[in-house]
Amino acid sequence: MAREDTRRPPATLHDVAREAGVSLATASRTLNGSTRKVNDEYRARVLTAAEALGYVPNLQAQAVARGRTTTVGIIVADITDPYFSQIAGGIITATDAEGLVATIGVSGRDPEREVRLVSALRAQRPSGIVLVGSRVADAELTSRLTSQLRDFEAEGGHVVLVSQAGLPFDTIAFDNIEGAGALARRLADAGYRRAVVLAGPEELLTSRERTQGFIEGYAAAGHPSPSLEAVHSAFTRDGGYEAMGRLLDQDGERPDLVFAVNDVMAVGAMARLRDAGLEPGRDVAVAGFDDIETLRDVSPGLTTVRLPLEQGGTTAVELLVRRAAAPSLVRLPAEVVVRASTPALR
Amino acid sequence: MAREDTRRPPATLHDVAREAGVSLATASRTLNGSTRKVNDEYRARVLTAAEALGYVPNLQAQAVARGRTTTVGIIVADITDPYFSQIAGGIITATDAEGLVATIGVSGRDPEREVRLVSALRAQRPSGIVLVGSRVADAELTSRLTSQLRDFEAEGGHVVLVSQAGLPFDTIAFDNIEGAGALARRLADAGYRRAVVLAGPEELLTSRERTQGFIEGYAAAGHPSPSLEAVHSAFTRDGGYEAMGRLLDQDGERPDLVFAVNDVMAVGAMARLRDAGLEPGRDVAVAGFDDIETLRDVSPGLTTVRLPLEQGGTTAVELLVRRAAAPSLVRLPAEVVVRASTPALR
DNA sequence: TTGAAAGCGCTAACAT
DNA sequence: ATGTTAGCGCTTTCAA
Repeated sequence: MAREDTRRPPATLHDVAREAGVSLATASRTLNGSTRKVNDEYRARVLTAAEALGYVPNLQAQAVARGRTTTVGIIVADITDPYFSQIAGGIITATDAEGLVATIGVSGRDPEREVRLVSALRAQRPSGIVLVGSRVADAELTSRLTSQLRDFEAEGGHVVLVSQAGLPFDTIAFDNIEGAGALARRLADAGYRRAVVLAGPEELLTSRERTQGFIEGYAAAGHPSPSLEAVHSAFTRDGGYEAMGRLLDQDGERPDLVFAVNDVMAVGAMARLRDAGLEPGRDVAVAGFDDIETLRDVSPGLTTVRLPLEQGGTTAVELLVRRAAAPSLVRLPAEVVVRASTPALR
Repeated sequence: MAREDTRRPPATLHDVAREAGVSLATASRTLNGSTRKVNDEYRARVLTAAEALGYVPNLQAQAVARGRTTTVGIIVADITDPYFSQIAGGIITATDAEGLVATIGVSGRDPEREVRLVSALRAQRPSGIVLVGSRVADAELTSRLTSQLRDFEAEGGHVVLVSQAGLPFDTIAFDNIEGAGALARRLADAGYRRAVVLAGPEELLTSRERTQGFIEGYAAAGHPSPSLEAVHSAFTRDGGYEAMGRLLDQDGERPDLVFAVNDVMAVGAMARLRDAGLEPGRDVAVAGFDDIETLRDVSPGLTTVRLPLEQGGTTAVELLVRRAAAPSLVRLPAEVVVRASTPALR
């Protein structure tokens, strides 16, 4: 009810203690102390005083005094990309269910920047860092990143990766290879024989896994495709659009199926097809990966591989809180979802 | 290059000073102090020592000592919703361009929870809080929120709202009324006469503004629509789907145009139309609002009103940093984008 | 149980 | 220009 018209610094524990007529220590103990050992009389007075003064504990000061924080740092490539926002959503929900505060940094898909962000986040002395996003196949970068993260863990921090297995940290990995493989088998069985992969960036491990899984799946279905090409581009909508364009410009037989390594790219590819006067799903089948929620209503419905994105986020926080002794690896399953963009050919 | 195999606490300024053979103050000054006034000789030694020890300043300690933080708190309703993720993207980009750290909380569209989040964020003593999302028409809630925010400002914090004007804080407001009005005029001119508004939640001010603007626009175009109904539902994809369903179940003449107060709802409505065997854009025209990037490739292309979402985020941070004396209001313009989902009828 | 006091890592007067 | 030192808000021994 009170209106503060004057600029007054926040109430401190000290203020509360004075107002309640107890010592600093007692105030601290009733307001935070784990094992309750404060006289009910005093306890009540402190609580009342805190309420009256609108006391809000200073987390920073607590952190300094305790030597540890309740902060979790998140690093994503692009919060605007639904893949990341869904994972981030899971992380944020889980963190504040745990009473932790989430801090977020965006790397803009720049691995250099990602390394710098880790260092910047470390300044916050978070209890943990969750790094979301595909690793790249670059030994030097990986080593710099790993070294930053190891330093952080040596200081008592905890690192969880949501990406590929392989680095010596707790990791949540989606079943990219298996998912893409299962998708390929389904589509091969549906009669598609001239498939092309819109493979994303060459160095990105996620791209590679999905591409590889798809090609292997085709082979496993008894249709090894010597002609199965992989066209590289950015991992974005524009990347899909542009790669599809290059594909259409090529001579030779038109593919009957285009597998984009993520949904956003698939949508870009569909747009490009339409710009060329072709109807996705009829003239060329299209499939994606991720099953992004926002894209579930595109028409024709996009065949894709569903990933439990949000669950990946919450699981990451679980690992963070659990702090297992040895780096653990959690694999999250992928599930093929066939929709109208890849009608059966027979 | 060094591998930390042993758990060793992070290097402190003290460690660096000792290693460099200088005083704490000198180390502090070279590593942080604004006006440089340190001997190059010493400076170099400190820098070397810091590098060697892998020193990362402790922001929390700095904050306590300085009495202010470099943290900005963000509160959004749902990071998974592209509307919010785009604004959040703008905020995060801008904050770390300013060397600030962004902390994020998600309210899940629950105004109660939003108030609690403000209080929780305050514990971090951020230099500012950015609250993203529509206000609701509920005096009691608004008053509790306002009171929390006023307390925060009384303590020296800075609040920026990205939503409706009206509260006594710096505000970024999108031109909802004008945008919806312009859209209505365009569509009235295109020949649509039986429009219905999928209006979202009744209490949400954003819904109200867009609905009101649309209705006024129709009237301004010389087609006051006594029959212009507003169907309420959730502000989500499912809300749009469900509201569209109710509309189809009604007796009477089918509308020739459905205006959903946001793109996500519009997509839901389109899905519902298709489930009913109707083709959006041909049997019933559909328009949305926001021009969400991820949805720009839906087919038929969704007519909508473009909002500079990301710019809203960056502008919010500008206001935060500038800290104008009086609460300022920045209006961001909306722009009608006509696409294939609302073909001209004549 | 309670309180006094010594830190936590860092900054910012204040001397030198 | 450099160093000493008293805090910042809080926690946590250690006595009482």
